[in-house]
Amino acid sequence: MSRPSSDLVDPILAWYDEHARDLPWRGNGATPWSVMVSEFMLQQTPVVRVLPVHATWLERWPTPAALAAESSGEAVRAWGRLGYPRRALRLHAAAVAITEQHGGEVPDSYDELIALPGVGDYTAAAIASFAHGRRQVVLDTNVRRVLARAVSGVEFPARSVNRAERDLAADLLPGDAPTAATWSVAVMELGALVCTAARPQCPACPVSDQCRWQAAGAPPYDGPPRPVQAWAGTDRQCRGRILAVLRDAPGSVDRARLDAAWDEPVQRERALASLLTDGLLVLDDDGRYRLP
DNA sequence: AAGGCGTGGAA
DNA sequence: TTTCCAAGCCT
Repeated sequence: MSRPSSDLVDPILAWYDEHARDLPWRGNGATPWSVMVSEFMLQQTPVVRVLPVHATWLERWPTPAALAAESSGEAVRAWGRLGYPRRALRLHAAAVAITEQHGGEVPDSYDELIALPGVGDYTAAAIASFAHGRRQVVLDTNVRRVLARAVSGVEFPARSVNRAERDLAADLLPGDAPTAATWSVAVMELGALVCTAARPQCPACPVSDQCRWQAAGAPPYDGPPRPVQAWAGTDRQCRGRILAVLRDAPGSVDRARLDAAWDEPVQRERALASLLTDGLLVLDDDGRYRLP
């Protein structure tokens, strides 16, 4: 049985060997916890913005137990402006679970990892593979885009992973675990640096000569429209403003301080309620607001 | 399963 | 200026 796409593996491994970025969550010095923290921070957030926060985070909390010993509000505060602050809450909750249920060690199996808060299919596979060297199919947006172009001949993959896509990725995954882990990070790196969403650098691509999208003349995406998120005037922006007030305040703040963060009262009230529901905000008995 | 959830840099 | 995007998760 031939595997026509297997010719992708060796050139991409060779490319990665020469072009991999030297990131603190890669290589010998990286602990499983460091990898796990990076994976949480990198969910929908660029590497350059993660780097400084990741460094200060690990200096302050070098182990899951160290983070678990603090309040979740300190995690939210240290999260800074990375965005999607519920990730900070979930990372803290995951650290508590690891401390209480896994002896303080980041689990190495996919099933144990995906049971942790904030850990979905991608993050579980990434931690198992990159932190523990387990053989896992790692399917992130970069891998999906590279395979969509090189193998399927389309500019972008579908919104969600389908069976054929997972089968393809599984088929390409090298048989031995260490090589599989390197392959996964290599394809991700290629997608991040060369096979980018906008303006891919095809002349620099190690597999451009066998890319089906290139061979087809790089046809533009013609699938269903990809949803674009509005920002100005949304509840997300309002929540961000409110939470920024709390992050920058040493302790609790009164209601007037929060009201000053957003003019429209109905939306402000809705955002405040949702922040309380999410556990990103706490209302004390004295009527003041603080981080959890 | 489609939509909500932050932020800031690049073009 | 506006638009698009960056290693997803959860409901």
